[in-house]
Amino acid sequence: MTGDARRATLKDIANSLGLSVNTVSRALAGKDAVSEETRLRIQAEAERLGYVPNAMARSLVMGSAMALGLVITNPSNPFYARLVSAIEQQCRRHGYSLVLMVTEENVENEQRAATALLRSGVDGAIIVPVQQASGHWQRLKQARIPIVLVNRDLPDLDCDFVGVDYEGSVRRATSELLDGDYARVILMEEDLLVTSVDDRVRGFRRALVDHGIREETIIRVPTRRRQSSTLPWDPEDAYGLAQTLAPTLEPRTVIMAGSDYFALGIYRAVREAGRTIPDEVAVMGYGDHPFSAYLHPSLSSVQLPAEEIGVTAVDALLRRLRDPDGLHEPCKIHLDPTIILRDSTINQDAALMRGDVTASREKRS
Amino acid sequence: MTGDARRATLKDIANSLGLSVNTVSRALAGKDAVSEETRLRIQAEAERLGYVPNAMARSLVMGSAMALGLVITNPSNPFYARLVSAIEQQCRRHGYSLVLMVTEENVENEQRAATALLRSGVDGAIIVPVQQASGHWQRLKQARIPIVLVNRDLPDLDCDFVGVDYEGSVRRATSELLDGDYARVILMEEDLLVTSVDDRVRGFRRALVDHGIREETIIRVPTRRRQSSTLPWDPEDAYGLAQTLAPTLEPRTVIMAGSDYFALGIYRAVREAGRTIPDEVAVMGYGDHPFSAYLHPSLSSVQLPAEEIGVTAVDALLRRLRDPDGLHEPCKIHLDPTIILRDSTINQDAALMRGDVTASREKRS
DNA sequence: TTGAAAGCGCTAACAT
DNA sequence: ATGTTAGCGCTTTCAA
Repeated sequence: MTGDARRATLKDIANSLGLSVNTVSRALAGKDAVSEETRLRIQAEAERLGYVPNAMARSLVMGSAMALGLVITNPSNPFYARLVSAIEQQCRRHGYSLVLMVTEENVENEQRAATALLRSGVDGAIIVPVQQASGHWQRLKQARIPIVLVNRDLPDLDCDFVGVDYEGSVRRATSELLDGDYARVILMEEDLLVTSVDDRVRGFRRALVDHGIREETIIRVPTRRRQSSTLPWDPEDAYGLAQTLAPTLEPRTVIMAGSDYFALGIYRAVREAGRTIPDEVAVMGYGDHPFSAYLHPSLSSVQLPAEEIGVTAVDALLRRLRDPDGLHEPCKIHLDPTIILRDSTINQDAALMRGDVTASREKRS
Repeated sequence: MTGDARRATLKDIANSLGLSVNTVSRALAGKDAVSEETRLRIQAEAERLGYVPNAMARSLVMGSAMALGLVITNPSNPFYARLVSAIEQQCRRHGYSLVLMVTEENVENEQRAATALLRSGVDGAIIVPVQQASGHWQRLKQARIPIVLVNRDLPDLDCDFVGVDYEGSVRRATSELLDGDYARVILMEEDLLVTSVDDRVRGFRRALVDHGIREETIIRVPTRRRQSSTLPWDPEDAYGLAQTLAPTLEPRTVIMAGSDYFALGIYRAVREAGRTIPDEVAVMGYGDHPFSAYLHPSLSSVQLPAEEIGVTAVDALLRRLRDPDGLHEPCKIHLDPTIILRDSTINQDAALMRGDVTASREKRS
């Protein structure tokens, strides 16, 4: 209550009541072997002194910090932002606190994060890895700190993984684009060497094969590592690249974008090239960011279950913590994204000619 | 190196080398009073055993966890996402780790966060408070844990604050809208009881007074506390409210939006009402989200220096930690946002009539 | 230059 | 039902 300098400890309560530290500890921990009367006195005194247990001391003796680490490349990416939120929420539900580390797509930062994680004594870690290098993560494994990878897998490091079916989702999304009339097919993707991007590119190619198409155009958008991570997801680069496509943005072009942000840049370039979406150019996004439904025309996109991924990752980690010797194989979980069809992929003529609807279309209330 | 179960400790190194724990500790801490030869032997052995210091044990004795707490309402809000990123980065630069807590605009979560912060032993906290209630934060103050409030101030709790000049920025932004021709002026704002929103509303009103306008329309957009925090910033509610305005969305309406997301909803409603932006309805956003420059028409908005706010907040906190007895007044820092004028506020006729340009217009490269 | 001892705040055996 | 002792891993006096 009073503005004391030092925090009250068990010893303070014990001294003040003429009891032993041990009794106080057990009373406040809700264990039996404490008379009801004593417990009440202790609780009252704890209250009076504004006692708050010291988690560090507790962790030290218990061997568990009741904390998880989250290593993420960039919280400004809306998908990761939702992931962070979901993960924090699920940690909270289970009484764990969350230590956040941001790598900014930088391997050195990631190495430092691994060391920091090790020192900090977190019970486990959820990681969106930067790239294939996994040496630093091995150290965590050796220290028996369970890891769950999210969104990007590391084949070298064999541990649990939670993500979505990148390949399948892009394959299906591309197929939606190819369902109409088209003359030219383009994929615009990140230039990162990570499994999620690889899988998406593979899905795109499989869709082309499915449709008997031989020509592919794949444009790589450089991920902006140069800048602070606080602003890297910007449509600008995609816009620039889309502009260079202007001459080829002839009618009946379809573009599969690896991110809704890319689609944003594409929208502008298409508009400035005097083409219209979706009649002349059809566009499919990826990620279904909150703004996408409100663009004009509204953007079709692949909706990722960010919350479910986060919750699943935490649960997988907690399972490992409960059963550390479960020598099971690492489990790889691929959730299923939903393709949201909106106006950017409707090809009126084609739809009329086909006279059908191939997937559920978002309702407007 | 080997897949040992237990982590190596100072004692392990000491035993293995026939030295005392103390000597090992000092050697690795880089203190003098250790012969160069011993130090090298110790370092080699530490390396060999894969020794990593235990931060919890260290914190316990040092009385500092070298960790800061960040309590935020919702990381999915792009502004807060950038803030989180900037704060984590600045913590990292100074060797602090970051414990993240999400309150989802919920006071009970916030109270729990305060307790968790207290137990966790963080050295200080950066907080975006949910509402005026500040009792739980008082406990942190009493425990001598410095607090820096960000974006929303708590007048009751007097401690450092970092934010922007909400009132002035909206006043200026509204003035930009009123610089052209107009018949009706609308403000669409969050319905939260927080200082930042209050200040913005005040700024709006002052702009009206500046221009001799007596009628004001202020529409409150409910913040979606009902849902998970992972998806609350959604243009939907703003869209719904903007739709109800449709009959009054006559030409020469200007709308000041409290968020770019609101503007997104407004865009759609205006479009569906058959009006055009900016000629018939001018719109100004707030926050300058990454998508805003790419909307059609591009959205004028108030750009908030999220990175600078984050860095400033961490620095303010570290200053308090360095000088705990600096009994100075709490410092209130209000950074200056930049108003970015784009196409949603150009009133061609008015501009021609005035024949001038009132603020720097974004360049297109 | 090195070691022994004490203690940070807590929990867990093992007494009593 | 309560107290005593020991120890988590580390740093910091104080001796040697």
